[in-house]
Amino acid sequence: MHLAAFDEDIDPTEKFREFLQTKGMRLTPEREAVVTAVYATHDHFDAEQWVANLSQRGRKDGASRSTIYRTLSLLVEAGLLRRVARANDREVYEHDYGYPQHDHLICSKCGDMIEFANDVISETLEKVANAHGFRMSGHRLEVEGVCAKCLRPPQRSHRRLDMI
Amino acid sequence: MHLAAFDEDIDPTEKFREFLQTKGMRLTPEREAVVTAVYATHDHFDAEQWVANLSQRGRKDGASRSTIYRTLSLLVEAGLLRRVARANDREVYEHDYGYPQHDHLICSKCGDMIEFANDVISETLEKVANAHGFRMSGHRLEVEGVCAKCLRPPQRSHRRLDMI
DNA sequence: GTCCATGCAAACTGTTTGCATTCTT
DNA sequence: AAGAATGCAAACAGTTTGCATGGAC
Repeated sequence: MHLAAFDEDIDPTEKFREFLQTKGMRLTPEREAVVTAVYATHDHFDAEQWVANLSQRGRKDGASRSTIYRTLSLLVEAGLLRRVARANDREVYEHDYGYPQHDHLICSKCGDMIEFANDVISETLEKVANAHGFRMSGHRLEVEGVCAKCLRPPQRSHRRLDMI
Repeated sequence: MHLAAFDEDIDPTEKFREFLQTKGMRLTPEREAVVTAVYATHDHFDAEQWVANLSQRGRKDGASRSTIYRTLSLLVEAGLLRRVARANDREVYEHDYGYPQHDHLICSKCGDMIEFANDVISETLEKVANAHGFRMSGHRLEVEGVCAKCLRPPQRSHRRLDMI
């Protein structure tokens, strides 16, 4: 258990390096730029957001569009990121390392994503999966509706749909 | 309550016609071809499936790609169809009229979608939404994993990923 | 020298849209 | 004649890929 606990504590970049090693790949400066950027804040994001940001930084500090996409997929494989939902036709990512499993209420007005964790749901899913002889590896639950902020109508909402 | 009960019983085409009327639109032969095709069996499907099928039928019996896409969106608006998931980058639809709310186990090997209904989940979601002052209008729950059939390995699976 | 990784531009895919034409009323 | 609907082809957006170049060991 000590090892497991420790394993949970090493930082994402290190975890990524380990993952890459097992596949005979290297943690290049570009890849590192992506992990660092993405893990700088615990926010939902999509690929293009980081393309806009990272692709104009100088070399060794940023990465090109293709590298970003390729790296995000690797990070998902590595268990560091999770594809949670889709907003505006874009895949939305979030941290999947050191954070408890949770789902999202997605406001169809402002696009805000509200996280919530609920054990009943995961337990129920386990049961349902078992009952069907299905080996569950994960799930994606998007609850659509309108958030509290947007329900108070007069004041216009400050967030726009395309801001995720 | 009588009206409601009756309303549940009229056939999808009629329901669609009513919906269109409220928007000043007509139930054209093309639109009818789409509803009929789509409601012929209670199966999951994607747009391209029907494009392949309907776009080569003679006029008045089929419809073009654009009309199909446009009609599917109308059917969703009308509450006749639901976008349930995404498989192979395609939006997957299913009937949303006369069928109880349910969710899906999606096999990542063969692509099979197993429906299941579970009250606990919907009740829990209600509670969670309320707790956040969120007005829920629906949800999308995709459970990923491997189905029972694909877990028995030796016999190769008969369904392919790209068959939905 | 070999293998991995990058960036660019082109390709791909599902879906949407502009537009000229046709149908309905 | 006005409005709505169609089909075609082009546009679109996000993502993926082929390929020539560059870097690490």
